[in-house]
Amino acid sequence: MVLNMKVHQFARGFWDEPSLSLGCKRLRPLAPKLQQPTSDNTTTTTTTTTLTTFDLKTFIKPDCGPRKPGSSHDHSKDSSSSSSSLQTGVETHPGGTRWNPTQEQIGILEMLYSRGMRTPNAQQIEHITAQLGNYGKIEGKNVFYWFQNHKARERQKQKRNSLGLPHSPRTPPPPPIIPAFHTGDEDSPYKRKCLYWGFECLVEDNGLMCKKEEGHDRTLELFPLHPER
Amino acid sequence: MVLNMKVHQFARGFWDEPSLSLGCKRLRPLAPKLQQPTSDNTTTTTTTTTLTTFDLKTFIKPDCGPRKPGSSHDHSKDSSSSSSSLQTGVETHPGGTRWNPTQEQIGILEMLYSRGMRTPNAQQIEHITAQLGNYGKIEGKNVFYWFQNHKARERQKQKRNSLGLPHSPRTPPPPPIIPAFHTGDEDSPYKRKCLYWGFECLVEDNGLMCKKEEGHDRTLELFPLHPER
DNA sequence: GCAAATTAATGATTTATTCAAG
DNA sequence: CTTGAATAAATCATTAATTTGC
Repeated sequence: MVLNMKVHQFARGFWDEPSLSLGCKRLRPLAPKLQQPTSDNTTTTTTTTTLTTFDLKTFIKPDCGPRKPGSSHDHSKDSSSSSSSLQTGVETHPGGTRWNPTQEQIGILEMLYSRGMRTPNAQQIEHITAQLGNYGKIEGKNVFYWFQNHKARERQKQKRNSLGLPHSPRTPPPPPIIPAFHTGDEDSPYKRKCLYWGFECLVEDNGLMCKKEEGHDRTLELFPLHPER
Repeated sequence: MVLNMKVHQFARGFWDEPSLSLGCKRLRPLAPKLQQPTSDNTTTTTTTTTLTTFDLKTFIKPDCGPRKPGSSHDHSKDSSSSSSSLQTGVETHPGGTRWNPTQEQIGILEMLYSRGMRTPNAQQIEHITAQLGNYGKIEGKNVFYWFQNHKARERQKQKRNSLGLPHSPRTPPPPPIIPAFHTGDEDSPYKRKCLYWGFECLVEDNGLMCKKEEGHDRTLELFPLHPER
C-alpha cells in the first residue's frame, strides 16, 4: 500500500491570453454570501468502541480534516496526499484548482450544445474529453459539469427573460437548437441509465489518457480521433 | 486489455463549423495559442496542419438511442459496450440492474450512519466499499448513493414528524446521532473538496479491486479484506 | 499604468426531486 | 411502498474582469 505519486507540476502558463472581453453585459451584483464562521473546530475525537468484526476504527478518516476556508489555500484537488508524513511543502501546488477552459474548449462545447447535446453519456464524455484534451488539460468531470451548468444556466436565463419581459411580441430568444444527432438525452423522457458515474478519464497535456473500469477487464477503446466513420 | 489509442494530431482548425454562430459571447479566436508547448514535436505533426477540424462526425453517438421506456430492459450501465465489436456479452448480468444490498451491508452502513458518517469522501468510500464487498457485490457509487439517500430520507422523515405532529410533548424521535469521528462533512460548514468524483472502485464477489486515478500515476492501496465473514 | 478591492462568471458540490425496479 | 439511481435546483468557492485609488 502505498500511495506514491508524483507531482506533476503543471505548467500553467501556457496559453494565457491577454485580456479579452466578451461582449455580453454584466448584470447585477450577486447576493451577499456569508461565509460561515467555522470556528468551532472540533477536535477529533474518536471514540471507538471496540467492536465487532467490522473494524470501525479503520474508517477513521485519514485526512480531510475540517477545512478552514480561511486558512491559506488548501489545495483542493489532490487531497489525496496529505497523510502525515508527507514530504512537505514542496509543491503545494499551485497548480491548480479548478479547470480553466481555453477558448477552443469552450467553443467546441458550445458547438456541441448548440447542436443539441445536453447530457452526454460516459462514452461521449470520454470522447469529448479526449478531443478537448488537445487544447488543454481537462478531465471527464469537467465536461460533465460544463454541460450540467450550461444547461441549467441557459434555462434560468431563459426563464428570467420570459418573465422579465413577457411582453415580447415575437418569439424572443429562440430556444436552444436542434440536435443533429441523438445524445441519448434530448427531451424525451429522461434517459437515465447513461450515466457518467464510475468512470474516470484523464487527459494529459501532451497526449491523452483515458481509462475505464479497467479493473473490470473491460477496456474502453479510445476513439481514434478523426475517424471517418 | 489494453487501452489502445492515441493519436492526436489534430490541430486547431476546427470551427469550420458551418453554420452555427454563437450568440454573443466568445469572440474571436484570436491569438493563436499555442498549446502544446514543449514537446510535441513529435514527428508527426506538422504542425500546421490543416486539418481537421474537429470532426463533428466523430461524435455521433454510438448507441443510446432514444430509449423507449417500454422496450424491455436495457442494461443500463454498461452502455459502453455497444460499439460493434465488443467482446462478448460479458456480464449482462441477468437480472442485475441495481444494487441489492445484503443484510450485513445495510447493517454496516447504518452503523456508520448512526455514528455520524454522512458524506464519506473518496477514500472512505473506497474503504467502505472494500469492506462491504465481503458481503456481496457492490460498487463505490452504491455506497455514495446510499448515504445520500439515507441522509435525505432521514431528513424528510424528521421534517414530516415535526410538522405532522408538532404537538408531541416529548422529544419524539431522537434525531440521528452524534459523530464518533469526523467524516469531513458533519454539520460544520460544508467540507467540500473531499469529493467522490473521479474515482472508481469496484469490488468483485470474490476479492476486490480498487483503483484510483491510476492513469495519473498515483496508485491507491487496496485495503485488505479479510473479513471475518 | 498598476495593484489592491470589488464584482461578474462560472466551475464544483451539495441538497431536493423525480423516476422506476422490485 | 421502499429505496436505489439520476437529474435538476440551489449553493458554495474560485477565478477573470472591472473598477478604483494612487
